[in-house]
Amino acid sequence: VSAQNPGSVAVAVTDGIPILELAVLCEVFGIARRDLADPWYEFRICAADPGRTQVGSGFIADTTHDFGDLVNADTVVVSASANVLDKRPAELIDAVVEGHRRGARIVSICAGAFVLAAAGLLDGRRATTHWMHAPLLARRFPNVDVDPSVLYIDDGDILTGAGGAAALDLCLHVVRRDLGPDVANAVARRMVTPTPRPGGQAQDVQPGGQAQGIESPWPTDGGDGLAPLLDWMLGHLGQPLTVSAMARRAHLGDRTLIRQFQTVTGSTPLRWLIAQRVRRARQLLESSDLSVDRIATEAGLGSPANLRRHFTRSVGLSPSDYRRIYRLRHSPQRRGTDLN
DNA sequence: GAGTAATCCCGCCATC
DNA sequence: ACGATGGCGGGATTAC
Repeated sequence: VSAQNPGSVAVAVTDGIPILELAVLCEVFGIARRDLADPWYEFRICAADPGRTQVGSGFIADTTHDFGDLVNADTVVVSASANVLDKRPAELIDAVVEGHRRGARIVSICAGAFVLAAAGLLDGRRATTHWMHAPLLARRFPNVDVDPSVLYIDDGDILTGAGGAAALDLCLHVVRRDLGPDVANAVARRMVTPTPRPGGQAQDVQPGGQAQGIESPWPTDGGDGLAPLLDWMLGHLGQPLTVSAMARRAHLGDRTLIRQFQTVTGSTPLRWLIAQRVRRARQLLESSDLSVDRIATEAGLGSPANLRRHFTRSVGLSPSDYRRIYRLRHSPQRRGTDLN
């Protein structure tokens, strides 16, 4: 049980705020999981006018907290609202500015980035939003370095996330930062979601696969000179790969490769590599009968002990447990059985 | 789980 | 002046 105090998280509710992102916030921060970390977050939902606020999908939020409680928080979260693209509540912008001035960490989800941008907090920074809104954000706020190709961006005191399910990845990232990976993974497991995805993962790309989104608003041709290297790495996970070897293959210096990795994947070479190796190991555990020992070699993790270390840290289960549970769940006789 | 050697990777900075 | 590059130092992380 972690003893670090994660402080308070305040969410601004506005007319028409989408309930998925709101629900994710409530689930991750609003449920006091004191068996995992004590104290847990102090969570509050804040409205410009306390009382009833019409949120999305016909639901109504009823809260006693106003924006005064918002600016006092350690972490301030802003999501989308009904017409945030066109008109953004001035009092919300003011509250965000004030919160940031007081040292709060500011988090935006989906079109909430428009509020942060309007508050001037994103000037000169890298930020992301839902890919559908990214071109508009970039056009309206030219000083913001909009990157629509990632799930979220952690810029220290300001974090921006894409919409939808990526909100979960962002929230779990925040938990990881505040309370450590073990707590974040435990929360993910309780929510029965797969391992949290790193922020650098593309909004419309499966690692190792092809881009699927034909509606993707950003050019797939431009810029990403690292793609061939990443593909090659995915094809050679089993062999030892050092940063220098990768850099040579990409005709770059070590330092430059690390920087490129940062901008393209949001991760670093080794972290990305380990994540892919664990992914590969998981596939092999699911689809083959290879021994754990063999899978460790095959996935490039070397020794079984090393596989276990990385696998447990990112998946939350040991490799053998993972295989056992996966098999139970997918065995024909027991289809549909719940194994929580 | 601790101890080690190796490697990573990020700030700093001269250079292109 | 400006942005990208990449060598260096060394605390952080990884491998065994």
